Amino acid sequence: MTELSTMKDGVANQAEASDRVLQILAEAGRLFASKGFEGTSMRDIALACGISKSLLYHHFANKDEIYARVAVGSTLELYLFVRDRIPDGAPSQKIRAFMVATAEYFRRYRWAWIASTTAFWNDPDRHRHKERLTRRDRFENFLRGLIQEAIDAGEIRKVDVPMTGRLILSSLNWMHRWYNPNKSATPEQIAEIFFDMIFNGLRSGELVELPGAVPPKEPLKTGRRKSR
Amino acid sequence: MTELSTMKDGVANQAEASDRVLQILAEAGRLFASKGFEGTSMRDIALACGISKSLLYHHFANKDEIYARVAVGSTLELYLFVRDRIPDGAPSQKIRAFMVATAEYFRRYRWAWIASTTAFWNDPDRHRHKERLTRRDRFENFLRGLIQEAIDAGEIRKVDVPMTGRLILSSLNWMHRWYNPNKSATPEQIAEIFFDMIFNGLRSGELVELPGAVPPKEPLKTGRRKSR
DNA sequence: TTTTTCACAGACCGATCGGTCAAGCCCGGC
DNA sequence: GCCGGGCTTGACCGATCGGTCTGTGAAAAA
Repeated sequence: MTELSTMKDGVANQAEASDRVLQILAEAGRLFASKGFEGTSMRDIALACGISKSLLYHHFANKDEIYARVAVGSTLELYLFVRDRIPDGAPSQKIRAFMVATAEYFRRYRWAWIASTTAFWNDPDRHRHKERLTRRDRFENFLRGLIQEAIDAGEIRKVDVPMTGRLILSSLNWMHRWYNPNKSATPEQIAEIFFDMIFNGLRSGELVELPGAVPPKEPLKTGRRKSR
Repeated sequence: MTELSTMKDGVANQAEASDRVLQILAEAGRLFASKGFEGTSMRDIALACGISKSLLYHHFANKDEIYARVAVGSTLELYLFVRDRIPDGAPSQKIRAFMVATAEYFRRYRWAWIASTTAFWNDPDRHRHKERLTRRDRFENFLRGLIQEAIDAGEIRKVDVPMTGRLILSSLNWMHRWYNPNKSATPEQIAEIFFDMIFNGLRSGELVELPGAVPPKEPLKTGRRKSR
């Protein structure tokens, strides 16, 4: 069984985590995502769980620890989740798989995702959450490795690797600001559209077919018009 | 004189705004950007300004109004700021100018930018800030118009316009999460790199030169390697 | 000179914050 | 029976929150 098999509700995966702890983490993640860290009180979390506030302190030392479990746990899983979904094959297709997998994670564990990408970034005391940051680094370095691989294979031009990674991650990280689950397109489909744009570029002209390049399937319609 | 000439510290521009009001807006914007809305208290703002807390309530009705002035003011200015910097010429070059101008705004009025793109997006009561949202819509619709123009001119392929706008704005909106003013590249240079990537795409192959397309200047170095 | 205006300060308010504590409840082992 | 320990509670704490109230001093208006 993988590290993911014990995952529950997209939040925690520690083997010893009880149902109550998982419930608290799930509700807290949802609240942090919708109201922010400072905007979510311990009373809010307790009310959402239908338990007393004191019980939160029985399971967690303080508010920071709840947030850390939501954010660190989710970021660790993000790396493993994505890594396990990268197929063998053409490097550019691995980048595409990376984007689709990240989008899938976003769709499935949306609250934990938003909580981990929203809060604390501007907190001057953010080094409390060092572990989460290094895990996020691992995730980003993994993408950079894929980009370098695609360059070495000659599938993409010799672009700046860190900047390319930032462009790709920006398109995914910003999605929670505008994504509407009620609309037709899934996050995975959106990720494929972004990959197509970033990989092929916007400018008109002949598209050069590469070994494992351009997604051959017709992407989908999200708005009024779509083509290639 | 333009609407921008009365702008001060990237925040407010009302003609009747006193120095003290501008000072409060500037300090509040900085604090909202660094600690978030909920994380910033009225006492914090007063302390940063070196005034009493009561004085804040002499100039503003409440905390929401201070935030609204920071965010709405800055978002209005963003649209005007960018619009005035779009040159006549090839549509794709207008998109490039749009990105560079947005990046310049980000560099110059960073606190107001972060405050306006950070807080309140997840607030269920966000409709308090309706005015800001419609102004942000105007800004985004402006970009979509430029994209449609480039499609009609045949400079870019028939991509999905809203999705293309989201990709472009994602790359710029996410910048405040990783941008380091101490590093060499300016936001404007970063915007040019992103435009180059998005416009030309990553994949290798011959680049087709268009009337006013690819920025001919060598972009710059931000990391270890860079080429095209 | 008297009056009005207004930027400003300090004391204060009820509400809520994160966090503590002592005590119950419940259930399996003796 | 009863005993021990983990799950759970409500009362309570000091601190801080957003916001109000009363006054003050100095400049402008009369």
